[in-house]
Amino acid sequence: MGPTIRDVARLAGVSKSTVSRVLNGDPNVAEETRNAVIAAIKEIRYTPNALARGLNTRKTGTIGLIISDITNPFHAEVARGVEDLASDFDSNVILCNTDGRPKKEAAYIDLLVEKRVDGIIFTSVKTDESDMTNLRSRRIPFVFAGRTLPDVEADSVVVDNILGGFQATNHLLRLGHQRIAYLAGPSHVSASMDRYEGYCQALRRAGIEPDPQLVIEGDFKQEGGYRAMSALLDRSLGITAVFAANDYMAMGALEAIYERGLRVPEDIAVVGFDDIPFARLHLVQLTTVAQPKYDIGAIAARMLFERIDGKAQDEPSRRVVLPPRLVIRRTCGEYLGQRDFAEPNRPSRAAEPPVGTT
Amino acid sequence: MGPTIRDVARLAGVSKSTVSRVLNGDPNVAEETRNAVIAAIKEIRYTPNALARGLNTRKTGTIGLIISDITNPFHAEVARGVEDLASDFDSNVILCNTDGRPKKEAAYIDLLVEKRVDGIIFTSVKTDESDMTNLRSRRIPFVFAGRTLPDVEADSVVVDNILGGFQATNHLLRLGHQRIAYLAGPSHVSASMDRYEGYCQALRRAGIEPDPQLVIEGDFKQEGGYRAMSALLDRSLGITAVFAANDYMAMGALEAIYERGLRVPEDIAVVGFDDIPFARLHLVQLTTVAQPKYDIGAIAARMLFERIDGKAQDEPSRRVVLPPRLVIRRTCGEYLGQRDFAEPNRPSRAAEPPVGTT
DNA sequence: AATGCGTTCGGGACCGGTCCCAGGAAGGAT
DNA sequence: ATCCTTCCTGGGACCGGTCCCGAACGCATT
Repeated sequence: MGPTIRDVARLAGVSKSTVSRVLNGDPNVAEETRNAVIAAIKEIRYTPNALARGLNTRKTGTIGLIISDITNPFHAEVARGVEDLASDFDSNVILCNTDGRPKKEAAYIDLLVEKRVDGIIFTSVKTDESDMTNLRSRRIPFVFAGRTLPDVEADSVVVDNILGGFQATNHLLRLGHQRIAYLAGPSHVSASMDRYEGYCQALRRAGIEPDPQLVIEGDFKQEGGYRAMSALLDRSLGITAVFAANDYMAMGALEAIYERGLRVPEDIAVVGFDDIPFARLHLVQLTTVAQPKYDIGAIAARMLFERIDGKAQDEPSRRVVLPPRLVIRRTCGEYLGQRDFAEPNRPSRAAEPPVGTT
Repeated sequence: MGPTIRDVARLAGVSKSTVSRVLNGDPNVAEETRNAVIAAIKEIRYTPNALARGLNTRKTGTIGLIISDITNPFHAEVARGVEDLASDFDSNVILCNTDGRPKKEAAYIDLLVEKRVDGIIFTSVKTDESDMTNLRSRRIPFVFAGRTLPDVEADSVVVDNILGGFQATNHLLRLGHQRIAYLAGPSHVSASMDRYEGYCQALRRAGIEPDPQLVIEGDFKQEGGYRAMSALLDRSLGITAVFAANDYMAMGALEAIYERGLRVPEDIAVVGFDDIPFARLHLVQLTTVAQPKYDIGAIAARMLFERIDGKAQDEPSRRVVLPPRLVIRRTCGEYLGQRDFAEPNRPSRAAEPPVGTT
């Protein structure tokens, strides 16, 4: 179909080896021949075939991104970080929406292996170690971004969810709240459990024993937050504040609160987690714990490329823990006192300094 | 590295041709040999190499998606539609964020050509025909989703922006508004101009001559909407309603309005365009013109695959125009009267019926 | 003059598949 | 018995590159 390297060679009066050399910037090519080749390339509008090249270099310049749903602003931001960094490394990213379905995820992994991607970034992880054996045996590197699988040995970059939960809860405590509810995510998601852990630590540090009645499970969605908050409100437990496991649930909670004619933050204070764009809205102004979403993606991609380029070939897996950041807006009332973001008690972990981004 | 088709052949005691046959579901293979081959494939965990296959079938099972920014919820939704449909066609999509930069876009096009993608979907289009010649000469099909280039002959799927602008403005008129401002997008974007056209038609139909003073250009972003609305308010032009070219600008407008202590919709009514997720929020409840975002992506992908599969090989380019839908929420006040969504006057276009989706 | 080294280049095997072509076996028709 | 089909299978060219190997040449060294 299109012109091949042979056509260029013929036109330039050289062998295809030589064309290949100038294509790959080999210095051992006479200036004159190089120019002839370049001229020929331009003349017939030659574009190298990445398939053929990838076939024997075993590098495709493509990575896979497995994500639950790109429509989710949190994931979109992570994806953006991944894509930007891939672009810096002259790579492309193949987008895979799994909706959290293990079957779809497994199918995508197979496809990506067929395409011989250089590596994979997992954002949504419902699969277990067994699905990774294929990647392992083919030495296709992969890293987890945002979430981790406890029993899978692999690079990962996550936010410090325990610390985040601690910050959110501590903020509420400082404002004088005592009865603080926790709107949890699904219990099998480590992020939600870690945030809960931070919540408990903050409470205990303030001399308050966590009350199981004040914890209710949701699904990380607005609807779930709405239902959970409504249920909590119905029981009249004397709640004055609520910490939602993510912003979507906080949104649902707000809705439930307003629906009952209660005011935020006067009657009930609300703090979320993630800092998705809507939280910033003038009309919402949600106080929340921000995750460095873009950086999560960018750092994950950077780690992946370090594996791909062989720099970190056989090093043990690394775990980058990024700090969350409490963003104080309106839903908790103004807090102007001294900030206290002391680290919660927990086993010290050797967190490498975050890899720089961009 | 990994096992190849030859390894399978050796183990199964057949030739690689035969293995290839069972791989591709050729019926002319004896049941017995087929089983032997399948067993061998399983035993050595063989995964076909899509690069090698693509090299001579000239099909990669990959399409490119060129988008300005996946972080934008409108684009994310379109992307989701594209990806879902690609998945149905056993294809992958390569995500390309261009931020609207022509250079980045051109670079991505080159990359996608090198990777020999089966086709490309353009969402953001800043480039002109010249950039498409490469695609044309290589017969790589492409379709535009959401936006079009007037002078480029290609398949496209867009929403009827004129009608949408008409609906939004007409809604405001029916509610009794006379001084209606238009917060435009960048003037080189056809979508914004078309919405303006619909705005003018609705006004004229109501016997009102559009007042240039009431039109102000923004950038499709919240910040731009805020500034534009502020400027408008400062001039005290007697505005009672505003139609923003998209929801982001409407958000900015709301902010400007609230900041001045004005009420929505009592003092000023607001209607947007797009219906991005935030518009639905209880706290916002933006009346807006909804675009079938997902369908735009899905239909575009379907059209692309029709070209790829050769079904629509050499047919003239098609243009699918999808209807917008006015979603009445709170920012204009309740409108309970009879709906009148008459088509505005404009050159009749032979709009094919939308291709069905999923 | 013989040797050695560096630069420049061409030849051709190879990456891992697809697919065309030919050939053998089996079975039916003549 | 011969011929023709049909079904199944193997051989090998080919897709479009990369990269190893070795040849040719110029020039300095001994």
